[in-house]
Amino acid sequence: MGLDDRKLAVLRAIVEDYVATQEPVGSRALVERHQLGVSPATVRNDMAVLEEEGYIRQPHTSAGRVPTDRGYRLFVDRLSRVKPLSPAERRAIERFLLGAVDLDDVVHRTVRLLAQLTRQVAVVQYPSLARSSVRHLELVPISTTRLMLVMIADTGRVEQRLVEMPGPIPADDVTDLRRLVNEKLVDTRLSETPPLVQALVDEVSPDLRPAMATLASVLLETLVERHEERIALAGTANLTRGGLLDFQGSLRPILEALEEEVVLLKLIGEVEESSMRVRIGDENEIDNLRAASVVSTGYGPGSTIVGGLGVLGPTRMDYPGTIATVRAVARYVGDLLAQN
Amino acid sequence: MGLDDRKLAVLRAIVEDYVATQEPVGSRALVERHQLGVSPATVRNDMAVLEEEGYIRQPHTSAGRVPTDRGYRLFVDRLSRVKPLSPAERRAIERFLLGAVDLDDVVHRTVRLLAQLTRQVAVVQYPSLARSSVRHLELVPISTTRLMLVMIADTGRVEQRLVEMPGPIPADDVTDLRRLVNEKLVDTRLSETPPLVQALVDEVSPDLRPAMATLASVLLETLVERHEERIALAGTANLTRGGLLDFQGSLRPILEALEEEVVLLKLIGEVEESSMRVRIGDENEIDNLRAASVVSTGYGPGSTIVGGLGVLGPTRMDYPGTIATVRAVARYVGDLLAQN
DNA sequence: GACTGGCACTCGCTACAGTCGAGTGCCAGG
DNA sequence: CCTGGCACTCGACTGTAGCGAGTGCCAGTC
Repeated sequence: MGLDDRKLAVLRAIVEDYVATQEPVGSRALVERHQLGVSPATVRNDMAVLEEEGYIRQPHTSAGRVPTDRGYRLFVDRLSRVKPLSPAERRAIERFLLGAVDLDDVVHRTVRLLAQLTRQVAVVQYPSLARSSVRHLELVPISTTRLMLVMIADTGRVEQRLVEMPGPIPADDVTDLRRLVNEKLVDTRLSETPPLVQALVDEVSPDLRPAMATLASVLLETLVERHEERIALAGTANLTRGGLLDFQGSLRPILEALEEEVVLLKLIGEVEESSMRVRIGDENEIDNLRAASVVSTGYGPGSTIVGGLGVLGPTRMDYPGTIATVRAVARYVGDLLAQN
Repeated sequence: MGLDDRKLAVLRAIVEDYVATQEPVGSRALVERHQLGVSPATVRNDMAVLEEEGYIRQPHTSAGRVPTDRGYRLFVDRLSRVKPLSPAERRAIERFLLGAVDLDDVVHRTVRLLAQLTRQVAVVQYPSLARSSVRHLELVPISTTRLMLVMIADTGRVEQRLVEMPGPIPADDVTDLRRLVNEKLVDTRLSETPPLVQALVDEVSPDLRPAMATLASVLLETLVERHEERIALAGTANLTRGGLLDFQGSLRPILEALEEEVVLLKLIGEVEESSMRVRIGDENEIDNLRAASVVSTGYGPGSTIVGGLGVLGPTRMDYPGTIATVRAVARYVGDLLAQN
């Protein structure tokens, strides 16, 4: 059964009103507040059809209608009009990100900015190591048998790991090791690194081999296998807006989900292209988030993607506005990274 | 007016029962569940006195009694009996912290452990830079005019900052700079550093001076002035336990406070000695946390303190248990740090 | 055939009255 | 000084009634 234009207009009106008022919307209110050009009775008929098709539902028999997840989906896909950012918002973004001095700083500012602009929970993934190349590897002797391995990536990320060496290691060896790993690994993507690292161990002179082997295993283990991803989070207090009506009364599952890095990564980390991703309520794979929607996208310098960012909020959210903001912020951050 | 022993026993019983059941406790229930050796009527008289003195209060005229902040304070100071940790808990702590490989890892594990054991919100401050000494400073050329400054502290903390140099800087100069800063600064506490850093700039040969000056300003600015403190947080989902009865119905202010690093630092960062600190409800300086209690202490290798940790929960919390857990975890973490 | 006005119906919300019971304060007596 | 008894308070719960927003359906109109 096709939905004619008016039925779609009705759905759009319902979504917009419900998002604005947070109250089930009835047929009379609808015709009053939108120029639909028909009477409430007609709208009621349309509503009946929309309900039959699963786009809206009635909380109680004698209440107004509320969009379903499916309704929001249709709205996002076909009905929402792009909402350009206000100049004030653009300025806010620029001002906020301008002073950043550091990758850490950029990520922190970004996540707070996103939370503030969307008034929702914001999540920003640090540039993924797998998508970064090595810019430099530094080895710093900490004690006779311990080295600190510091990796600096082209995205500005810096990771360090303590390496427990198999035996005492002279300063000259450290210099050699440093030179070797840098020669071979600088400018390679970490995702392509494993064979190179392996090769390093094989090629190295026999007396350095044990040292290089431990170094290699640490490199592989922390930076590649258990690919060390980082996440920043802000705006959890925004979950409490809208009383407890959103999230069907309990923040518990949401807060629990937000504590799991794995979950957050799944939410915003699985971006391949720079396209926008909107997951509405039930569409979320994570059970705890069935009452929430997630808007996310990738970001990175130019057209490459190095990480994801996004926001999480109630299914009853201002999708056009949120999408516009997330997109704009991602673009600004990308530009910022490109400048380095 | 002095409170005789029985009145104190009554107060203790009220606190314990209320913490356990979360319901106002009446005189009958009290004599039934504790061996007070007197009748409900007598207890009622005692309660009347306790109420007059401000240690307990009645939510409604015909309800049982509930401890006030002042009542909890008296309980904590004079009435609570030490609650030794169960062997299971001790084992949990050990197992949890044993596998830590890294300072980051230690802090992360600690904060999760604390949240899990106390079932409250846990906060752990990274070892404060001001209380750390410099173990090594590394300079890594990123481009002709940019250096990455990496500082490794004796506590295991690693901080990095991008330094924009006034002009191109040859490799030899980098080596010189690195040698100089390490010679002068290694093994000094960062809180005592400023004059040394200043001296460095003055002593250095004229051609290196501009470079050293920028380096020095970055060092001072980021590591000392705006003393770069870090905080880890876990267990926010625990705020939702106990329905919404705790925190007088709104998590909002709590969540907001927890988002501010400054606030968290104030909560757990102001430790001088290793003594336990308990702030109950109103005693908190931060308005948003007037409905919460904070139990915190310092930690560090041996008897020195390098940072703070603690938990935040409802005023209606199990103080003896929480205090015991926080103390035990702080001790374990201190031992762990001492091993490095 | 599509739209509209009218009408009966549903049902959540609020107000109100009545009952129950936990808990208290007070008092007289041991 | 403690205790049993008693009158009292007041929140929690229950049931009833009225209100009103909103619906579905139907007959009538363009």
